Amino acid sequence: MSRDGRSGAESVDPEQLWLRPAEPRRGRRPSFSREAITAAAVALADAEGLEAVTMRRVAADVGAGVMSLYSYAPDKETLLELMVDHVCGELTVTDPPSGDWRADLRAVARLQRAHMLRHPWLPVALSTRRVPGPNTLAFLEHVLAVLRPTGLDGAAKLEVFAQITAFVAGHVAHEIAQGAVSRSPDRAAAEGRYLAAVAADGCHPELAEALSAPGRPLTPDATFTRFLNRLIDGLDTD
Amino acid sequence: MSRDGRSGAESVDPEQLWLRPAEPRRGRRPSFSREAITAAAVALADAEGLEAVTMRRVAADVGAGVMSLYSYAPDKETLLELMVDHVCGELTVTDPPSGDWRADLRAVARLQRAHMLRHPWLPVALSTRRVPGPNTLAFLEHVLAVLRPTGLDGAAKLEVFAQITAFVAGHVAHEIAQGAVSRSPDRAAAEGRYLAAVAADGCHPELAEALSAPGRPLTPDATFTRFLNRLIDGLDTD
DNA sequence: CTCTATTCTCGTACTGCGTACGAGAATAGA
DNA sequence: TCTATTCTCGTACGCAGTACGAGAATAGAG
Repeated sequence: MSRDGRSGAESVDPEQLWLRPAEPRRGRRPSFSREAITAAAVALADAEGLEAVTMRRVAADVGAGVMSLYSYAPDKETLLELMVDHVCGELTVTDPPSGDWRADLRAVARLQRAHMLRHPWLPVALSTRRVPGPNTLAFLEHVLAVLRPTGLDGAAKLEVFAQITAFVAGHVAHEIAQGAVSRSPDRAAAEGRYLAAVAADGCHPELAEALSAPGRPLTPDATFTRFLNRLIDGLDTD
Repeated sequence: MSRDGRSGAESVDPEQLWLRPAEPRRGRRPSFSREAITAAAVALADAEGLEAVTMRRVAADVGAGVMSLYSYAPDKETLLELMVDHVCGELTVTDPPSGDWRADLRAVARLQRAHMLRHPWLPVALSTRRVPGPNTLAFLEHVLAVLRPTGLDGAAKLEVFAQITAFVAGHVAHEIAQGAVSRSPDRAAAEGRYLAAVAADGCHPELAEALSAPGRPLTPDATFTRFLNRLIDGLDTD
């Protein structure tokens, strides 16, 4: 266990984790499964947020003792990894790329956005580096196929994938937080009063003006589309 | 305490937190200061990562009892909020906008990137919604001034600020994670072997090709600039 | 059928976290 | 000097992740 300290990205050995078809034909038969445990953890995160996902809660939901989970995942960090890849299984795309790679890429990003809105914990879970599991790789495979007509080299394509994903995650995280604030009237009111007070102090003329002339309210959807188009339209200007 | 559960964004009342010049002229004189405590927490996060920032460690570093911290911040979440705004004090920009808002915006983003690389915990800390403190607001004020020539309305300018910040955070988070992996030879090797194994299974032709024809290696710096330009160059195409 | 090696289950227990509580110390005005 | 106020911090509680190891279940060997 090499605690380097500086970053929390103590990720898991991918070979140990993903390249195990399992073959132990001796000893006690497993009572649970990695699948079931992961699914329970995902359901919990969907329903009550990531911080509700504790080993005790997951074990209880699945009907196991706490320590039994450790037969299926070496630690909680790994369970998170499994959760991320598990939900990536929903990202299956059946139709092949159309040839219009811009349109395809837009569709990919929209798919990712819907996906992350359905699993609001995903942007947070993705904010630390993950090793791609099989489902993630299947999706990546599709995105690479979409990018084929661009003629970009391998590293560049991977980079585009990472950037698009990061962009969508960032946007959705913001979108969720914004929604959570405006859904709580007292919090929204408090924030409004605070910003109004700051704007009234005379030291923030630009902010004061921005708040007094807000313009038409922006829907998250429109904003997402707009920024996404900017990003994608610029993609072949190298 | 309204635990809504679904999101971890239980933020703090901004009026209570930021609009307090402090005036208690009675009672025991404080032995420490919010400043000092926040600075200690920041130093700790810089040196050993965010997960090293515990109330006990911060208290020890500052020479206080653990519970004394709670006279300066109501809880740890708030301390994080203070840390974020504290480091935003480094973002002071003295020169006024040049008038070339694209160039100014690029400079802003580069400043943010350097800032986040100096405080690698910042992207993570920013991934949950924060109420802007005074230093953050001062920087926002500058960015709004930069955006004045665009003629965008208030909401749109704020949106641009949020997007640029999210973009930089996403990029830097990726950059840091990537760097951490490649700085550890065994981990990089394990990941390489894993991906090679996946590429060799025949089910991932695109990935196989991308890995076999990587092209010239991309420096984070160049990639950042490229994507940033794409984002900014698209900004007036509404 | 029994023995043994193997694998999984899970109660107990340890460490470390955030923080509620409240007794005591320091200070300012009456 | 007294009292109200404010800050300090030792103790303690509940919950987190998980190390340990005893016991239960299973598969092949004899």
